Amino acid sequence: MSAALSKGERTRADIVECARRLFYEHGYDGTSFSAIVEASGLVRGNIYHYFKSKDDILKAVVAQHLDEFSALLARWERESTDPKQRLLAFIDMVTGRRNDLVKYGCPIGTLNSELAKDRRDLQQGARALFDLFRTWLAARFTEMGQPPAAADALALHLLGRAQGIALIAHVYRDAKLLQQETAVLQDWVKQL
Amino acid sequence: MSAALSKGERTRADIVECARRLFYEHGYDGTSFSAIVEASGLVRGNIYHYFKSKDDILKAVVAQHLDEFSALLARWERESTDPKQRLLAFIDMVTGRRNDLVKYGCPIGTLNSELAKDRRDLQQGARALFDLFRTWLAARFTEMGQPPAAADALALHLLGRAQGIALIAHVYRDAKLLQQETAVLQDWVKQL
DNA sequence: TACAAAACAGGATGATCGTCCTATTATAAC
DNA sequence: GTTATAATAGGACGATCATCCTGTTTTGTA
Repeated sequence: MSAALSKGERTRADIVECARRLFYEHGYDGTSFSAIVEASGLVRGNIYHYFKSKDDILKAVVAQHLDEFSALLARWERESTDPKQRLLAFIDMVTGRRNDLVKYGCPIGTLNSELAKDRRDLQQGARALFDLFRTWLAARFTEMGQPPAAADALALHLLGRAQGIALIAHVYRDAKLLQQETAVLQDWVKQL
Repeated sequence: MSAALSKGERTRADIVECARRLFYEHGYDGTSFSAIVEASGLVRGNIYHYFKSKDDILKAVVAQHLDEFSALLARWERESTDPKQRLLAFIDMVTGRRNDLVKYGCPIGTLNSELAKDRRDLQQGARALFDLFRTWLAARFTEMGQPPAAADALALHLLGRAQGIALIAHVYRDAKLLQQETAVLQDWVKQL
């Protein structure tokens, strides 16, 4: 087991977790610093002891997302050696998270979409979340015998399909639509 | 020719056009009332003479979008009677607007995505833009002999694919990716 | 030319934003 | 127990936000 967290480290993690949830549910701009203060139960000064700005909190949130999704990808690689099964595990994540996806959209897609308009500095960091999946998916297509360029194209295709599904389901707040479209995507993977 | 606009009607249209551009480029929340004031060259009081709130301006912007896209759909119906050709006209719109799509994302998708998180009241109105395309696309699939439910599913599928492509291209700011993926989508339509 | 309505003008207002500041208290090493 | 550092505390600050308010000017019509 890894070393226990000190009190400060725990507080820091609490702040990041609160912010992660708020940013996801209300967006980055839609979450005020005061909202983080209230949700965390801490006081303004204390939060600024751990982070020098709200932007800085977002960077920590993105880093946490990267950690968690990396762990997820590693798990999918452990659970199966068949590239197709691994791709299906990716789609299973979408269906498994359907309730949150319908309510708040894709955490990666909506974050990048928001930041891409006016916060390109922050979006550059958030794009790493896309790159993580893009690279991993491409590796699966490579396992299936695709040359590098085609593997990357297929990875982006699958990523785009998933994003489109999440967006439509979010806009219409409809889990049935999400199920319906992920089924189509599963068929696409199976017949590759 | 339609009746000329009165001075007031022209001013009102100017405000809507300024706001439309700003909302698209910077998002709704990212556009301050002051920004609309400066871009339009008018003064605060005058804008409030035409619209009772910023939300009200957005509603007018959505209405203008509805008008323009309706006209576009009508044009595609005039330009071809073949349902496949009409669907391809839809995809051609995506490639034709690639520069703006890469810079600012899809005007319909990014607007709905932003509003869906915390402004569901406004998003309900903006969703009409999705419905417009959804209905029109479904009518094309109906023309191709699909029963109503399947036609609607195919329409949403195509809409979702287009949204996914726009999102990926926007996040990566890459027009090449957009071209590459629209080509795949064109092939899908052609082999229907 | 008189007059009512529309259009234009721009400062005032209170709320909220992210950030900063100086204290006070808790912790840990010596 | 002394001391330095980390953690907690919370009000102050200036900027910006959307909206409101009371005027003045222009326009259209009789």
